[in-house]
Amino acid sequence: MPRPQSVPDDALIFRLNRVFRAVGYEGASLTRLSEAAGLGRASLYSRFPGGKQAMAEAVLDAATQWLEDHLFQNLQGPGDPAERLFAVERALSMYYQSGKDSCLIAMLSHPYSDDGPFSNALAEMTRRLVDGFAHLARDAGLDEALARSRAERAFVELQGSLIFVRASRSTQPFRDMLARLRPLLLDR
Amino acid sequence: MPRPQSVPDDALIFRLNRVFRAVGYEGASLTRLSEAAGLGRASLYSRFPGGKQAMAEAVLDAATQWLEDHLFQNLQGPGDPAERLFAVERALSMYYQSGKDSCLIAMLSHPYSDDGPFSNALAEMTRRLVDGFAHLARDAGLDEALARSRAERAFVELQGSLIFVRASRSTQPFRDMLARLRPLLLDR
DNA sequence: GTCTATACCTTGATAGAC
DNA sequence: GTCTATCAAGGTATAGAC
Repeated sequence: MPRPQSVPDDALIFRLNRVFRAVGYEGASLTRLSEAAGLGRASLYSRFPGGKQAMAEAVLDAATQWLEDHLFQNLQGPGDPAERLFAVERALSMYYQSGKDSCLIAMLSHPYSDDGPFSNALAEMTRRLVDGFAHLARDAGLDEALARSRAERAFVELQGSLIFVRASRSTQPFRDMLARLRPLLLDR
Repeated sequence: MPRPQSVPDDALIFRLNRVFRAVGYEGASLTRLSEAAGLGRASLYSRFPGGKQAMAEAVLDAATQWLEDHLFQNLQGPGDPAERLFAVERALSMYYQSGKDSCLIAMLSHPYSDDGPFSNALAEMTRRLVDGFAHLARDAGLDEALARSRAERAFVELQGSLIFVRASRSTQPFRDMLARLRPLLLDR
């Protein structure tokens, strides 16, 4: 019987996730990751032979799965769009801790026309998020073009409000953004 | 007669500015800064005895001054609000290189409730930007509360569109944002 | 699977020649 | 003012005991 993991995979990835979202890829030193994980640096390499990049990839995969389970489910229905949006608002509020936690997309993205190891995964996450918003807007009765435009604005407002929260050190902008989401995605 | 600077102060700060905006504070290694500056690492310390932090502060000061000269001038008038907004759009488009360049506020800001050496400067920059937008909106005839709300949305849209550009590797979101600025800040 | 210890490289920063 | 050379500290990553 092999020795059991002192920190289960999902808990481990969740703890690493917090570090990457807080300080980004370059700011996430192995020491920081190790301390947050409650594991020695070497133990992290045992769990992730691919090193720091593999940790970030695992975190990205888990985040994608989380979005799948908690967000896309509601964005894509079935059910009443207004009620689904309510669930979406709760999921966003939980995922971003009312705006206190940053977004992986923003923290791991690279400069324009200089793609890093996560560019594809981040572009894909972004696309799916926007598609999800558009799906909800269409279900609320908006035509294709308008739904798409509103969905992109929803994504922009989400990301922008998170920057605003960090810069102003108040979570009010995030709550304001949430309040704007409803008319944005449901009203014609 | 002392030896002249091989790179003038303003050119130097501009080159450092590009690095900080592209990769953030942690990503901006002395080697990268040195290469971008066209100066040896040691030479940078001769110009900035305070080291990397002093370089970032100088970059922030210069950016504040640039906003003062090119943006706030137009946001705060005098003149026709619609024409002033036109100049603002051009200034934003130039400063952010149509969205290809990131914002110092986003790249240097720290996690919520964890303030770094630039928190105050960034919060101040943010406040002035929002105040500037609000000033323009008021001049366009919006009442105080509405102007403030629209100004905050303008800031959010600006920041969010820059994230969207990075994540999607297209500058379209930035152009869309610029197009939305006019009704946002001028229309009742 | 986790740890201690360590190798090796890059980092930010300094000293001194020119 | 700029450079080469160098330093201590921190970075990522690995080896090997338990």
